[in-house]
Amino acid sequence: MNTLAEENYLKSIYHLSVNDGNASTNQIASSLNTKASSVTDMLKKLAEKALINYTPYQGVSLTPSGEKIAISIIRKHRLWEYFLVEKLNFKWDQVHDLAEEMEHISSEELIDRLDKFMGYPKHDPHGDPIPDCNGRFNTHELKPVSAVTVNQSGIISGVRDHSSSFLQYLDKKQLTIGCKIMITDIIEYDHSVVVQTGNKEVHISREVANNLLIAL
Amino acid sequence: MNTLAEENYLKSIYHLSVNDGNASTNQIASSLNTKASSVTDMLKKLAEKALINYTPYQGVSLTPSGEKIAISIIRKHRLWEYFLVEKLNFKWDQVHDLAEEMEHISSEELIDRLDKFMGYPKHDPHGDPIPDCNGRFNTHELKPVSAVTVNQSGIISGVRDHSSSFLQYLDKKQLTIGCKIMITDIIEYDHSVVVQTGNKEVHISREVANNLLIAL
DNA sequence: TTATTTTTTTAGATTAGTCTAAATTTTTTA
DNA sequence: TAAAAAATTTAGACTAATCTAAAAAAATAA
Repeated sequence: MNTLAEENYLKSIYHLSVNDGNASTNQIASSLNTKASSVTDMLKKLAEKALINYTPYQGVSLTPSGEKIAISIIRKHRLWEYFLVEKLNFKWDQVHDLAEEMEHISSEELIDRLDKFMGYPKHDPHGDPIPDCNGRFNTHELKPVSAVTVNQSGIISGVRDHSSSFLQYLDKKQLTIGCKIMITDIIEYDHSVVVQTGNKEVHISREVANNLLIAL
Repeated sequence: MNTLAEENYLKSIYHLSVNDGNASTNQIASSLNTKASSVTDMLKKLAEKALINYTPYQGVSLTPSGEKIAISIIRKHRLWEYFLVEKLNFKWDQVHDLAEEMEHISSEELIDRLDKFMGYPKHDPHGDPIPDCNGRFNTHELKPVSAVTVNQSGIISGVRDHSSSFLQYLDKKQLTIGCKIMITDIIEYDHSVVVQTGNKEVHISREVANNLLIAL
């Protein structure tokens, strides 16, 4: 199997290349809190193992086998997060770091049984889709609140920022996964957004609107 | 915190010194499948951190802080074993290696919540006592079947050998934790033992009798 | 109680992953 | 398109954990 460091690199490359299909050395370094030179060393090693496509100076992408490993780690991460929240009553802002550790427990049988035990959940506590045991995602089209027009409504279904402080802020404003909201106004001056949730109106900044995802 | 290797050494030293209060370099090496020279290196490091008492050539014992760490790892190991058997329906002979990995998940809060989730179990699937969150064991007096006299009866409550092959053998003979048994005969020639379990008589070797523990 | 065997430690090397500093390549900008 | 800036790689070093082989200490046996 792969080392912990290798798994973290693969996961980071996966997340970074979801958008443009490619991750740069510096992006990886900053996402893993390490130095570019360390990244270069590891990229050579992963390329050697045929887990990434690497041409010096050109950034990297995952090969099918690299992607398979990355997705399996993401599956573990999200299932453990679900477990921690649903079974052990952690709050959604407390589980990320714990799951970072738990995602490296290697057994696939364990994770498949955990999946079954919890009734095959489709989304983790932050709304991120949980891939099934074949690595397939149930992708739903989500939009940031900042990209929605006035008078549209939808269900809060995900976040882009997973930091505790953001999640705690959402808790305080009662903007949590599953809430139905309606965009009632967009302030042109600073792109902040006014949303209706239940009986209240909440005013959120552009940044928050950008990191809050809804299903229309 | 401590590295994975350090934790494994502390756990090994704990188990080895339960009997004679002391563990030798070679004992540790063989229990961790490593070489004596590697052990010496690590012992110096652990002594440096004041987790063990180490005098060259004289073997080692845990300091109170070393013991605290060892017990916390054992607590995690046994609680995860319980989880795997009771919640994920693994068999008792399948969980040891998985728990070896899971015992290194660092969060104490996680393990305390897991403990609560499962209703504070007192024994793991092999009958070993689970220390509470303060590191206290519920020690029960157990005897190997080989040390019991004819006509005595008791409840199977533990095993000394945790190997899959031994546990599978016990399953086949229906000699599992919680079974009431009675020793009906001891064969002088080879010290094998005949036990009554339910409606059946089972004949077990001296070695099996040695590794099977009962509460009288 | 000396010689032999066993156990343990030391010395020196290796691997994985990381680092800093310097060199190189690519990108940007003027 | 040449110079400057940014990104990336290389070179060389470090740490943790391990190894083999040799040396030293302790235990055992003659």
